[in-house]
Amino acid sequence: MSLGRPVVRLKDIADKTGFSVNTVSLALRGNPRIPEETANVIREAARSLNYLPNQVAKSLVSRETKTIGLVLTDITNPTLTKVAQAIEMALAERGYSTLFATSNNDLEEEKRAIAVFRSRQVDGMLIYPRSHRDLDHIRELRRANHPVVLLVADPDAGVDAVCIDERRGAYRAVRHLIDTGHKRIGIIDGGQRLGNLEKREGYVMALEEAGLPFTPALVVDPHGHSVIRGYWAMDRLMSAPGRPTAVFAANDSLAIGALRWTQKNGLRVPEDVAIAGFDNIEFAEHAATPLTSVNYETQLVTDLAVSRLLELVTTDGSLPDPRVTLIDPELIVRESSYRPGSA
Amino acid sequence: MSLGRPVVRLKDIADKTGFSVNTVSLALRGNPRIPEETANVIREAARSLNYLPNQVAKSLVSRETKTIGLVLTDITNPTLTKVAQAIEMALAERGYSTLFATSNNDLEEEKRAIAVFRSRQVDGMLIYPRSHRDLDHIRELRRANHPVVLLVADPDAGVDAVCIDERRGAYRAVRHLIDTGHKRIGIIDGGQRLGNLEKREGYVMALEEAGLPFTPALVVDPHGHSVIRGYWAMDRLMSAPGRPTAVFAANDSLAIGALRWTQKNGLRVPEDVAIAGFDNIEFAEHAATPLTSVNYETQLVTDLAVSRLLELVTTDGSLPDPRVTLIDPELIVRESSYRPGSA
DNA sequence: TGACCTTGTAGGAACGTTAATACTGGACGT
DNA sequence: ACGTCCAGTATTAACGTTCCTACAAGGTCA
Repeated sequence: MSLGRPVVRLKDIADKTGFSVNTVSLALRGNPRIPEETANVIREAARSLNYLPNQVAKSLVSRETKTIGLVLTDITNPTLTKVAQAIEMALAERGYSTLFATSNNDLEEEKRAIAVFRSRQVDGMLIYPRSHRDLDHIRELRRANHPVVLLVADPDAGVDAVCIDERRGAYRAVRHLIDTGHKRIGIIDGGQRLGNLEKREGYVMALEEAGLPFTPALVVDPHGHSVIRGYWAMDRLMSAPGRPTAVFAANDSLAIGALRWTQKNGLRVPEDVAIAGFDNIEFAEHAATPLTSVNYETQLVTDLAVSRLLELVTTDGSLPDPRVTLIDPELIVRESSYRPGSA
Repeated sequence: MSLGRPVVRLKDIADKTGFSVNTVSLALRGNPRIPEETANVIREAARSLNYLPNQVAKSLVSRETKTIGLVLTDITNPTLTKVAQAIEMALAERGYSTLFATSNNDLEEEKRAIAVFRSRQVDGMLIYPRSHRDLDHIRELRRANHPVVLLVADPDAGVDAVCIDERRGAYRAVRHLIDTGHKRIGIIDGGQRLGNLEKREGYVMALEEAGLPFTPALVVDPHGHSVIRGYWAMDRLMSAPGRPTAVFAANDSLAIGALRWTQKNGLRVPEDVAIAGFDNIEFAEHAATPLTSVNYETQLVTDLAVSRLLELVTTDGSLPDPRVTLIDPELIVRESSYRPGSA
């Protein structure tokens, strides 16, 4: 296959100006050894030939690609999306490009994506692991001195990470429900399947602290994270005897699905059931009943993650000890859980 | 900066097995000239050394990077997000990686992103241009024989494109509103600023066809595409004298904002105002009043776009004449515009 | 027997860049 | 006048692959 498009190289500028390739290279990079006059001639020639440096060749010799690999589980999740965008911007600002791959929540695909990135010589990776509990391949990566920062993790992951403290966020939401008088609180959370149990732990923590019993029947796995799955899970929660009077959903899509269920079934929110979500997406505030939700600054997470990663990338020799940064989210209380003057 | 991580090259496998670099390269690529026995020895050595081919070096000689650049305007838009994900998957399936960049709806940033991609020797690009009307830089790209496929375009763009027919989609929505008896129909659309007037054209087309007058006061630019902007625009539409009885919003976020306005102001939907949106996002179906919306298969668009791009990428010599593929979307009618038995 | 293939392997150049080193010719000092 | 230094430029060797060609050893054939 021939590209058919003209490729302008340093050589072409050299031929045109009569200088050597090396002089051209130095001049274009603004090396002080090249006098201003010469540099101008060369820059002018470069411009007229429409020269663009070949990053691939540059990478081969410099051994850095100025590229970061971003592994996401599933970009349909609006939260991950915001994160991806923010990361791309933060990296672009610092002269890095973003390669991205989705693992579809599959461990093998995650490993494949990492291998592709390695083969492409990315300078570092940001990873949303499929699960907190399957990090061996990532720890191995780090052991081989590859800069990696996770965007979800436990404090003891053994790998650098910057992420929001989901346990604490869930705790705050459930604690709030308890504080507003609820005793039977349901949770819609698919953590079990994904090996991410943080939110469930926060839920249990809040219950225990308040001396409330943990009731397995109040825990429903929605088998997904979309609105319909939330609707379905809410139906299960509310159809069984001993209905909860409040429900915490692991994300806002699920919460909106739950909210929708109450609408269809003629229940008032928050009077009949209170609902709280997680992530505080745009639609949360503007839902039929504005949704109480756990909120955090995406940009804060991504900025810290990117800074840390670039810190690792620019480290000489061995990587420093891993550092996990957990960001404490806040709860935004809206009508779905508490209406001034009502219960 | 030294990477500090061991890099295994063909040379290392050669040293270990006693064969030459060339033989190792041929063996690993399964060349038939290398006998099975030799190949096994080499493969075994490669595995034990944990060899991963260096794509950068490979790209330098093969002059292809197996990388596609994707330029998005703004990944916050849930629609673009779905598109990005689908594209990444379609490309990964065919052995291509996706580099991505966001232009933030800024022409200069768009140009910068394209230059970065060129410098990185991407094999082709998929672009959401900031505007349909500013395509000169992209046409120039194509003239230089760079494979490009746009994801938004006019039929006469002069560049390959695969996209949904927004004009037709808008037409369908407005036509439906007219068919259900509405005579004063508002439109919330920020096309003016972005140079994307397709939806507005479809709106006008439907009015003209029905012999209805075009009223400038019924056209509002929301100055954004978020829920709040839709709320704001709806407020403007409904505050002026000569309120519309139906509103078409250029996307579902805006439509949900409009819907929210009706809720807050005690109007019934669709009895007092009918509302229709565009994109049929997940939240449309599950909104307080399920939202009528223009729908299309994201995957169809992306599959066609990716196929076309790879067709261009693998073309020898000059690119074929540009081809624009418009996909006709369908209208999903829900309660927000029509309730069986009501007006 | 020797010309000619075939099979397995090796050697060198190339891809476009940067880094390290080498060469020029003039200015300067003594 | 002669060595020294320096500014400006050129030469060469990398980086890790792949492609093209070379070549030795053995087999086939007349």
